[in-house]
Amino acid sequence: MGKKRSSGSPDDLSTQEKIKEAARQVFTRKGYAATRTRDIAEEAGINLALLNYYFRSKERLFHEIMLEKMQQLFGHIVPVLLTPGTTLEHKVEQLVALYMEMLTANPDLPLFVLSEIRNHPDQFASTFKVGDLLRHSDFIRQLQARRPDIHPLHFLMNLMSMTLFPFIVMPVFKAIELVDDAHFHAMMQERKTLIPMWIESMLKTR
Amino acid sequence: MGKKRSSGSPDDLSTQEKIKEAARQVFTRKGYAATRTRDIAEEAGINLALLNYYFRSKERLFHEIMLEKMQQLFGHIVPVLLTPGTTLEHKVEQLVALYMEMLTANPDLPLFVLSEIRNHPDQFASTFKVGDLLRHSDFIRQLQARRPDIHPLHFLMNLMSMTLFPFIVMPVFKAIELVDDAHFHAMMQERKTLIPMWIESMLKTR
DNA sequence: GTCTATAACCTGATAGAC
DNA sequence: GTCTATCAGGTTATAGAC
Repeated sequence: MGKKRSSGSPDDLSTQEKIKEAARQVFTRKGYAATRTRDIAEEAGINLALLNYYFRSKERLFHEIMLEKMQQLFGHIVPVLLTPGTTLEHKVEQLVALYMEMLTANPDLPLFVLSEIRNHPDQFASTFKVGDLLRHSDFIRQLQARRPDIHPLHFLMNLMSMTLFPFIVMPVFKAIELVDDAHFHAMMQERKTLIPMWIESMLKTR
Repeated sequence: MGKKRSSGSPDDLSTQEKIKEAARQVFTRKGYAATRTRDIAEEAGINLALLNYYFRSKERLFHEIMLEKMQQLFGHIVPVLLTPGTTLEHKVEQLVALYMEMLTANPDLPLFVLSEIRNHPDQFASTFKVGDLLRHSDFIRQLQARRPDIHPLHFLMNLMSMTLFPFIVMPVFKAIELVDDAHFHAMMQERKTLIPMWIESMLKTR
């Protein structure tokens, strides 16, 4: 029985996993360019050289984390949109609830992923070629059936906007003292039921 | 008559202004941390030393650009929200039209400003303390009159979300080949009239 | 596997000639 | 004002001892 892989206890992770966890935190907090490998090593409680021993370079480590985070932010959306046999309303409710829960636990995930995708344009371009998959999804079909007069992407955009954007703009709202943390979380809880209601009302408006 | 300040002709800007313009482009495209002063100098067609001659450091130059960009992104919103004597609908239409026009010309403005505010938390925190100003604005009062049961910030959040977020997520949508440039611009044009309609329908939904 | 020490490189900023 | 050359400091990555 080696000293690694005792996957339950709090501080007893393998060194590799300690580094990854530190990288997750530092990268998402400061972004790739502003992160120094020393920060990650310090946060992980290990030496700098170990980082290069396990992962060959800063960029490779970042790449691993980035794929994880993209999966975390976008991975859950596709299965829901593709699921046949559920109503449009149900899909919307499920997506909003899913995102609100995940974003409350990871508030800076969207800003991190979206800005890093912009900063490394082609590096992550073809990672998920889900364009066609989405275009022929059950969700899009249902939207088109309800509103043939409006491009279905508008509604998907609205759903994502109203759900994700608050977490992106939150730093500003807090900076100008428009909300505090408690206030913000309360609002996000309210939005879990409000957003599906609003989407529904948009679909009805003629 | 010195050789500077002939403010009309295309390439005849003062050196200082050439550097600022280059900084605007490079900073907004790559962010503060990923930008090298050499990039800016090259983009401006001047020498690196000149950058430090006119602006004392990378950080000071960035600070100037950042204030400009924050003003550009948020400065227009407050006057509209405060204006008395116009209907709620009119304010919404005006805001959406204003943003759509400005963002079409500067698509990467929102992602830049929002991520840099996060990266420099306190540096730009107290720059615009418009929290109180907003809370007592005509706009908020009108929202409260229409829907005393829902916090007015929800509607402001929705307005900003549906307007700004598409420009933030656009790089992703293009990467997964869900839209191309032409398609995206067409959608944004449609949203100029759709968003006010949707906001109106949200206000009516009970 | 983990550490210390250091190499190799890059970046912001300045000195000094013109 | 503008340039070339260079410094000082910091950063990634590796060599080599344990």
